[in-house]
Amino acid sequence: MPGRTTLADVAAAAGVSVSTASLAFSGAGPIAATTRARVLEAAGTLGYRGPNPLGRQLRSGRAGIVGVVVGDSLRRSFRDPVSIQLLDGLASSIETLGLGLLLVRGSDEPGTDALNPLLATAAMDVAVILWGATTDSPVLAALRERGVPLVVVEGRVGEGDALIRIQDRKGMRTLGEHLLALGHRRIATVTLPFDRDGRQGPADAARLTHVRYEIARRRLLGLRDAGIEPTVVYETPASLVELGTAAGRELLSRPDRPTAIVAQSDLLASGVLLAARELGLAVPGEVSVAGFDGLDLPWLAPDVLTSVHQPLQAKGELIGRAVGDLLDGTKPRTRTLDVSLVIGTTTGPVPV
Amino acid sequence: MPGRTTLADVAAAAGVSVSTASLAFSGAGPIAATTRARVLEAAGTLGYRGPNPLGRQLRSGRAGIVGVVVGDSLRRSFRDPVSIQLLDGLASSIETLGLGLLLVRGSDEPGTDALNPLLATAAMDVAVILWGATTDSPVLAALRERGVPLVVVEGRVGEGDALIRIQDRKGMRTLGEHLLALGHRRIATVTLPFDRDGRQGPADAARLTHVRYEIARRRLLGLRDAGIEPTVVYETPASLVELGTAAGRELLSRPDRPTAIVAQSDLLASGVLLAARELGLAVPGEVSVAGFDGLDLPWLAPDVLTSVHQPLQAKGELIGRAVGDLLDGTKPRTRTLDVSLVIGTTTGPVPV
DNA sequence: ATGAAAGCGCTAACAG
DNA sequence: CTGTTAGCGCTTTCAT
Repeated sequence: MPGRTTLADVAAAAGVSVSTASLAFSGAGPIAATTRARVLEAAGTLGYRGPNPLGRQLRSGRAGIVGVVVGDSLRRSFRDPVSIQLLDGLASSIETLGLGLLLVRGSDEPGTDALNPLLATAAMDVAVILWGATTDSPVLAALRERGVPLVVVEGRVGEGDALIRIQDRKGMRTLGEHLLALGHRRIATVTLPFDRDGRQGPADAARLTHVRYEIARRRLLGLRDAGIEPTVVYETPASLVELGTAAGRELLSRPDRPTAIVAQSDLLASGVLLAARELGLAVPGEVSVAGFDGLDLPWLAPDVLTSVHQPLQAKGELIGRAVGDLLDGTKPRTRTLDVSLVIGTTTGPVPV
Repeated sequence: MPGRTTLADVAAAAGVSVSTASLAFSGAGPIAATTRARVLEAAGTLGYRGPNPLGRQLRSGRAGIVGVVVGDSLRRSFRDPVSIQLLDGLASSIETLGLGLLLVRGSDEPGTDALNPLLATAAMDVAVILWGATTDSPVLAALRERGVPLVVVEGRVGEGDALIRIQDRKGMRTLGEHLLALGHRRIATVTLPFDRDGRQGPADAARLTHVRYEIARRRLLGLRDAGIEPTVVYETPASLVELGTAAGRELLSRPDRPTAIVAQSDLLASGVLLAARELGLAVPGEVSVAGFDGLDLPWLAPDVLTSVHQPLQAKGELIGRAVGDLLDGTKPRTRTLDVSLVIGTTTGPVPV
């Protein structure tokens, strides 16, 4: 039965007290090299593999774990390269802090509102809500109830939560101005979800007043800031290429075809681009297409998407930093990352 | 300071003993409904959010956590839809067991051999090695050292470890026979990595004796079982579309062009298919292409890849089952899942 | 049905 | 530099 020997056994075997043995392992205190060696040797012969994390955790009051809450289905969450890159950066910064990353799905069963019981029971020192927390999110409520400090990414926060976000409003504005400068006036936009209800299609005025997800809301506002009133706001239920294609097909088959389409993500924009190709429309000759995120999408070759680039790696690291702050007791704050417009081959002057 | 009230406080407030209060929450024992209500009420007024998991964990000796070890970089691991789907199935079955999923990268820094320290220190009741454990893997060694029970997916195991795998050898054999029946004789194959050393290109005889990853080895053997001696064995360092394209370009530009190419994954096969299109070769008119995994790849339309389908969801669930067994003390065993050849539009009779 | 008592394995004061 | 002492918060016999 491995793992059954305890620090007490080792201490006894080495002929020292338990606390001394503890020091031999943690190094957090003065200890004679010889004693230390003796303890380590005793540990070796007894097959002791170092302090049991559970004991340490209870004693220190820390689990050494950061809960990362993603959507209901990992499959859906991680079909998006944006999530993956973010998680990658996050994992490395969490590990740097010596913490573990507990992956938690928000709801128990996809589609249901049943909360994942882990949110209420799993040990975690901090939680990161990775995507689209709305203020009234039950996930947030459950975690707040437990008093778990929160880092929210691209959402809305309460007092005491840390928020990480990018300047997407400004980025969208810059993109909008780019299109205006190219002479475009009939501009449509394909958006990320407004809400969790899975709606797809053009949004009417009523719907436009219910944009609960911050990302979609801010990116829409950015276009308005540039002075653009989209001819159509086409809402999608997720950032997926095929949904972009569906949107593109519909928008580009209309009589009042837009001369430019701005998508709120690169995957959606890619779909729009594919739809344009499918319909035999020249890009950017007949229609310009732009996205958001700045993904590397080699399969769009020879096209390179005009896109607002966000620093995903840096974002992941910043989240890690926020986690560290929360653990240190440093006052949580909002950190905003800059974005930059990178012009590719998919936007050009308005057709005459 | 939330979370500071303990069960003892609640018990005191309710005028019962700590043990009774414990029963009120766990329900694991006889307790009068009225007492229970009293305890719960006291908890409510005190703002007690239920038992602290850390205390429970120490007492029960269980962390309630399954460590899932993936490659060094999440970004790389999760660019593969196969990993994602597997992880999704796994997450849901782990949650069903009431356990948390601790995501652990194998090495600390990509490329380095430096082990992630979490492997040695993080609390976990079981570990799942998600991909390609070789017998001498330092990851395995570290976990075994700690006495953490192991579930290995598609690798080689030691005594006492559970192993989950699919019948890929048989699947490949079936695929090989399909191609032979179509008249193909000049068949090349594009493989998954043999080792962690990142090699790319045709493998010579010496290299072929050093296939350390089980997946590549077994899938190669499957072809041999069908009686196929590949004209070229092209090794790739990862399952990525672009690597398949590179392989395809090279294989299809040769004077002794194969009439069929079998890739060990669908992503690689997709790349090969794109390369064929790029070179203006008709598929399957001039070259047949087949893969492995059975992914849904709509962007290959109108083509549908001929592929050996593996039940990824079921695999995830089976891993969950194995985790449960290990925790129950049930003797670990090897579980093998069946696969099935699904013929698409990319394989056809050998050109005359 | 409830309570008292005994730790789970470790660490951190505090003495010595 | 080392040992003593006292818990971290909880669960679980075992009595009552």
